Amino acid sequence: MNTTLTSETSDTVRKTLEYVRHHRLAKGDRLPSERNLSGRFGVTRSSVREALAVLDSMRITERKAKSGIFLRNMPEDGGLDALVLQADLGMAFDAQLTRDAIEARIICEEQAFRLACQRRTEADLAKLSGLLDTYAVLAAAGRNMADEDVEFHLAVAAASQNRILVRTITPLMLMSTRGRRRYFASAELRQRSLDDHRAFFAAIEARDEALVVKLVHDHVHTAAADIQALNEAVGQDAEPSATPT
Amino acid sequence: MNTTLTSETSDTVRKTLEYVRHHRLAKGDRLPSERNLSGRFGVTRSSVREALAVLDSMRITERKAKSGIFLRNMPEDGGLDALVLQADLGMAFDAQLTRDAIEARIICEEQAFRLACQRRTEADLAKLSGLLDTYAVLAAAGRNMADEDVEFHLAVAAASQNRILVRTITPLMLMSTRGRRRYFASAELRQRSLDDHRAFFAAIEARDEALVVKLVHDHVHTAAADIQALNEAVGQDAEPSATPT
DNA sequence: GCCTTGATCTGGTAGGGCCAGATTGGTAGG
DNA sequence: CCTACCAATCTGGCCCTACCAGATCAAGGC
Repeated sequence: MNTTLTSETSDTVRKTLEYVRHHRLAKGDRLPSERNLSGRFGVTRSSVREALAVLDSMRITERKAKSGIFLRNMPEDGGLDALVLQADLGMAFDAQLTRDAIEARIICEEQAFRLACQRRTEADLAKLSGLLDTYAVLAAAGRNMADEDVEFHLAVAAASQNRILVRTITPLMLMSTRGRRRYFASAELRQRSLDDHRAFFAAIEARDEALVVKLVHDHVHTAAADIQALNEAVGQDAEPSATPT
Repeated sequence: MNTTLTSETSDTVRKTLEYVRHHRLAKGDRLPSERNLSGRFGVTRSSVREALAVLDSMRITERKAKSGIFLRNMPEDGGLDALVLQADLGMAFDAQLTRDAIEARIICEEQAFRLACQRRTEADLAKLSGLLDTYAVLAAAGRNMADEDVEFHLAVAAASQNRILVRTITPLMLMSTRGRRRYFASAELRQRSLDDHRAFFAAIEARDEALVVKLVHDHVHTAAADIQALNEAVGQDAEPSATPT
């Protein structure tokens, strides 16, 4: 969903992060040498170096010349893209970081949705309406609507006509993709989500800013709580202490 | 200030983006082949590939296997990191994107500063106070406080105790680094900025949420206007139509 | 003018090699 | 026993060549 690198490079990025997770490496820990990783993953050193260049640019790793590859303190140093990547790989965040993400998302989406009320065009409404239709179909069919959920929220953000806001909200949404996937396994939650989105659409169409702000607040909070409950029920698919750094 | 890649790779990233800017490439345009860039920049194809891996991960370029390297539609596809990188290189954004950035920054900082009022610790206040001191010294000495400005804002964001919010605001601040540099060349603006920051500190210390929200709003708006005026006066150091995509 | 076809170009990947600084383990000296 | 020093080794930074197979494109045949 995310990076569109060559399969090899992105594979190596994944493998490297999986290595980090599996070996429970923490901030400042040293990774195996490039040559070692190369042999370990069955790829050339060139490929490893490309992957490391990406991880470096995301401030996940730091390569000290002639010394080694070290892990950074990701939640602090890394950008949100790094957190999205980690979330994709099933690395768990500590509880506080999860709460922070929810809070940040509410802040950004409240305002984006509010601006969408003011600025939405007919084309925006049509787009949202279309998404809502497929959303309903998928919900009825018992299909997973995680991607469509993200798409809907980003479409609303786009209706705010603020491209920066869209790019700000995107990682905040993608950080919770994994949890969202589990979420939609429940028929009850699928229905609730559909209802919520219909309410969003109605409020935006009616330009009811106060309502939409309240809806965002409630929706994100309850959805987050539901996901949290699911995580605890399933027992978290990621190692608890795998949270990097 | 940003990426901490090996000098070679980050150089090649810069050179590549400079090539894009210089040749006024737009979305969908094709870049020279890896071998060509390699010769052009005087580095190995390996180095070019590392740089391209980074650019790919930022969704600035897209490498189509056995076909070529193409430019993406950055403001849409790329993350905020990509925009920061472009801003660093002096690529101009279109006016709307600039307005969007200001709006997004106000949204995030208003809430971050508000939360800072609620949650700031004594340590946070001490940190801010210290920054304010050096800020005053620099202002008096006529030095450029662009970096310290960013640091102050991020320290306030950190006082919100929300690490995600910090990471969200960071690129929004860094996007305007270049303009900020010019801004602090004026003694009058240095003084105004110092006054603003002192007001921020006082409001946060007093936990005056309403005031701090107002201050953020005014500060960002007027500062942005001043920077805008400077840009127009200087005639923009970036080619007007260099805005990529 | 259209289609086929073959030379050419392109990115993807492998693998080897050299450099110079960082590391480290062992050794000599106190 | 501890310290100081030194050389073998390891590591990241770069460079270079080679091969593959699909994409591209121009020349040639219809």
